[in-house]
Amino acid sequence: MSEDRRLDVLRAIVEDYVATREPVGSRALTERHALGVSPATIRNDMAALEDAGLIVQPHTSAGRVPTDLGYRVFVDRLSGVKPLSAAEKRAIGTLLEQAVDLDDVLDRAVRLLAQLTQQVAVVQYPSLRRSALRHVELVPVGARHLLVVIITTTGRVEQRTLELPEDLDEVTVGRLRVRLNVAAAGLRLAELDRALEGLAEEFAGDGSALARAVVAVVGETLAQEREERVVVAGAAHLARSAGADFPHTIGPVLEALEEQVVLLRLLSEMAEDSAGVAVRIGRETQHEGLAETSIVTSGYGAEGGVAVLGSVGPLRMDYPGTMSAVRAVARYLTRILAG
Amino acid sequence: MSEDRRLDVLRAIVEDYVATREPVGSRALTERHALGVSPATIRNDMAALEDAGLIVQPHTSAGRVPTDLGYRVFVDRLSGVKPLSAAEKRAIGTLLEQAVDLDDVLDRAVRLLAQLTQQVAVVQYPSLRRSALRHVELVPVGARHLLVVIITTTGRVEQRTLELPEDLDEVTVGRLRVRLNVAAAGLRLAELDRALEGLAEEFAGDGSALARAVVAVVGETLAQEREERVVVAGAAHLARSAGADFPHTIGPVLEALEEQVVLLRLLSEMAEDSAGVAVRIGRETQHEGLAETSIVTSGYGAEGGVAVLGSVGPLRMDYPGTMSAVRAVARYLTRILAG
DNA sequence: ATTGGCACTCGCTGTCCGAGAGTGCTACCG
DNA sequence: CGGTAGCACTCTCGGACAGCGAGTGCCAAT
Repeated sequence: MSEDRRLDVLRAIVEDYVATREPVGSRALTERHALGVSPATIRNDMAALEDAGLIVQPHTSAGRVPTDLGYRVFVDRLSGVKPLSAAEKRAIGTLLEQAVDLDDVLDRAVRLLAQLTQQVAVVQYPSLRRSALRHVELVPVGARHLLVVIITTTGRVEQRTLELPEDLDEVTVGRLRVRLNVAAAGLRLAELDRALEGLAEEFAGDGSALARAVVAVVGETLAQEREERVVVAGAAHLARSAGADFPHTIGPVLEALEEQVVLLRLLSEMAEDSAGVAVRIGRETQHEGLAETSIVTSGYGAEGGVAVLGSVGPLRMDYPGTMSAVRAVARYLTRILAG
Repeated sequence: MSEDRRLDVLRAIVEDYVATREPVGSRALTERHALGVSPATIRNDMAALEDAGLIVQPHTSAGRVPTDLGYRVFVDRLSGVKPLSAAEKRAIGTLLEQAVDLDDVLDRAVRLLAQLTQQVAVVQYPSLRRSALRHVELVPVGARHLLVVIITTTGRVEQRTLELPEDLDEVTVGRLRVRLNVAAAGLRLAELDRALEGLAEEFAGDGSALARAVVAVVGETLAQEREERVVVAGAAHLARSAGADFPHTIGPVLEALEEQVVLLRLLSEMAEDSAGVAVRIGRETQHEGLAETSIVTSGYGAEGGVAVLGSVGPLRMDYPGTMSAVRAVARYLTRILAG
């Protein structure tokens, strides 16, 4: 029994099932794919594939359906890449270039990806941890409030309001602003802590308290996990495949997508899986609500890995198409952010 | 035939239908509500209500179900207010007070409202148009880029990057910063255009071009409709009532909720409907995708109307409960933002 | 190793029927 | 004249049942 043909059969099953959404039988396979053998032979191969845990029958005497493992093998060994058309590529480029700021770029990117894949798209904000500091601005607001604005090289702007015990001294604020920027400009946030360590001591009296407070708030900001936000688009696409692809309801899926913590964990795990495009299939997501979905991600951003973006869809998704769309959007996004 | 009792019957029908999700018949009504008359009498009243277009039967010989109009009458004339418990109120207050900045407040508020109503919550960002300017900060970034940060009294921070034809002159930037803030601080954005009109002429040569560019970018920023963002939470709650409350799929609803433009139009229309809590029922939303939903909104923010927040749910929703939750969150949010 | 044949399993669809809920109508009562 | 009781009628829903068709596994033959 030819090992090669058996994999061909698996590929054919996955492709047909993705296309038709119906369990595929031996006869249908021989008709739609030029395998050069009879249905009976296919049946033997199918039995072997089933023993290997790559396909199952939903019930006796129905066709076969790929298992999570089946999709895994398909993705790892069988799927080619489906290149985007030149027109699509051009559309991606021009759409993203029109963005006016970081929020806008990511918003456009996530909608675009949702549109391309006809699935739910997610885009993580470039991580504070890995990006470098460009500028810290201190803006007095009233006598006792200081707005701290932190600007990163990725164009991200974070803000925190400080409430102070004493009235502000404009001169000290000015000195602190200069001093901070000299000490910290261009540093990645991980290196920042050390650079700012002794800074507070340079200021006398009132200034010292102020400096300490500001340094603390910068530190807190970069330490806060919640700042790693994710934007989501295309949830409506889930509804289309609701009855068919999701046994019960899409509720758990929507819940998981709204729970930033879950998404962030998953995305950062996947960032480590692979340098290029990573795929998690079904239970590989390690999350109950996403057990019936697959997710395709890619890192993007300067120096190849500042953040992650991806597309979430049913187990039965067009993997090659999704993978190429994700990769394309990630590349364009990287280019835009670098420019 | 007593008009009063007829309305009592309508109220009973709405309440039972909301509770049970099943068409309600004359017998069930007499059993669950002390109406003091027999089922036969109820039937006569029901016939009258049906003639008036307030209720319908899904099919001959099923119970009655309220129409959009029926809900409308219920909301306008029959529903009391269901006050929140003291514990709930306290929870709202403390949750919102822990927020660190505007984004965080709104994020917490929208999740909270979704939680309280078990529906989809939407919160509009305070509108730039109606809020006042607190500060404009100019931050040179490299030799030819200027980051313009616009801070409003609502705590919102907008950013724009300007690309300049010539190298920056630090001194001019400093003067412009001071001049801008003197001219514009405390003004609502609508009044801003006039105040900044002649400002560019005060600067000579290079400075004039720079000033013009900055003024232009401030103007553009406030003119851009897209800045009126909406955050949404609780989409998963839709899935729960999917099969039951929405005839086909929840797809169109999700689409409408993702389409900022649609939501914004609706929210701003509703802001004008009423000073307090406004309700749109079914087709009153004037949007096909939301034809099977109702939305309850309230304005919030300083000076009673800076922005709008609300809750979207099935036609068959708990109107009194939703209305009080929306009102409560709006009030607390107003208080937090003022402080 | 492959194939054709064959008996078998099982889900799906359509039909039929009885039960139950609810109505509208009409005649009757205070 | 409003309220009530009784009654015949309608229509949905659920279960039972049968026939169909797709698909399988196995076996003997090539």
